Amino acid sequence: MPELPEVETVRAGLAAHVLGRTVVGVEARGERALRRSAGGGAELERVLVGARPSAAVRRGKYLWLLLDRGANTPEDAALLMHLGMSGQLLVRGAASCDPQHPHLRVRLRLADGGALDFVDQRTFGHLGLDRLVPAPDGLPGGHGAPDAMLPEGVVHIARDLLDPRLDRAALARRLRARRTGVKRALLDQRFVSGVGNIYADEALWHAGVHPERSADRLTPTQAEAVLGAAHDVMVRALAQGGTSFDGLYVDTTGRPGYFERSLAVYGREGDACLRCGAAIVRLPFASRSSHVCPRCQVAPRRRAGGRAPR
DNA sequence: CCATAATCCTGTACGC
DNA sequence: TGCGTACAGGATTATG
Repeated sequence: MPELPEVETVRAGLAAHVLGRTVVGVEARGERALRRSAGGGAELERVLVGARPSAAVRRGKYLWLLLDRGANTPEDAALLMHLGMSGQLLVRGAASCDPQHPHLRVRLRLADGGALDFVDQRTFGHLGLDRLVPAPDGLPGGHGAPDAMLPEGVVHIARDLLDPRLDRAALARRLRARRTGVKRALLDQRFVSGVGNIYADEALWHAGVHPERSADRLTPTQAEAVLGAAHDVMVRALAQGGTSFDGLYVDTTGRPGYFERSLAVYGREGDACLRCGAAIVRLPFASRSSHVCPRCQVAPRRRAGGRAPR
């Protein structure tokens, strides 16, 4: 499942292979992948044909292409993309443009006969035109951003842990002010973006913190350890091209990532903890799962007394 | 403010 | 072998 390291790998692939290449056609199979695209398929085609991507930008799990539409057309729109659970962006050469792929949703044909394909099995991903608006904090919007503009659909997404403009110490203080479980906070893209179920579980194991621990009961050291561990594990995953846990994630050339072999808890239910040898357990969490070492990550006792009376 | 559930999907894995 | 069911998950929305 694409989280920050996987999406960043894709962003780098787009930056390397798509920038400057003119779009000559848009082919959409159905409207579902375009459900968040302003104006639908017709408008997408109108704006994209003749345009050249000029930058590939990412914030959290969102990525977008800025569009160069010529000197007389302002850059007021971006092509915003989210991979969802199974989305892939594949750069095709002229010789490898297989139009029969069962999960091909959108193809952008490029001037030299190649294409950028959006392929998505489970259809939670989407792409489409989105208006660019000034970033509320006035700072460059994300990784690869040339200016302080953001797609409207990204304004509510927090900066991510690999963003040099993120103040991690301040974020740790805010984490300790939240009255929720620490894993819920990590997964809240309005609080910090880019972390999904895999890296949340990995980060909490590295930090030795149970996912249900109340964020406001973390010590300052623990709060910083959790965010530091999330940062570090995503950096290491990025160096391996990300995690291809279920085989659905590949980069723009179709290659999987190799971080799965470095996962400490995710998908390792029943296996020995790499630190203490105890069996990893899987716990229900928000209609999915958390993976923890029951010895390294001590479960919190239930908070006594409930909410304080007013 | 916070939590839960439902919603969108499809391939895979399982029990019977 | 086949058939039904559960599960995987991110973001959004509705509801409590």
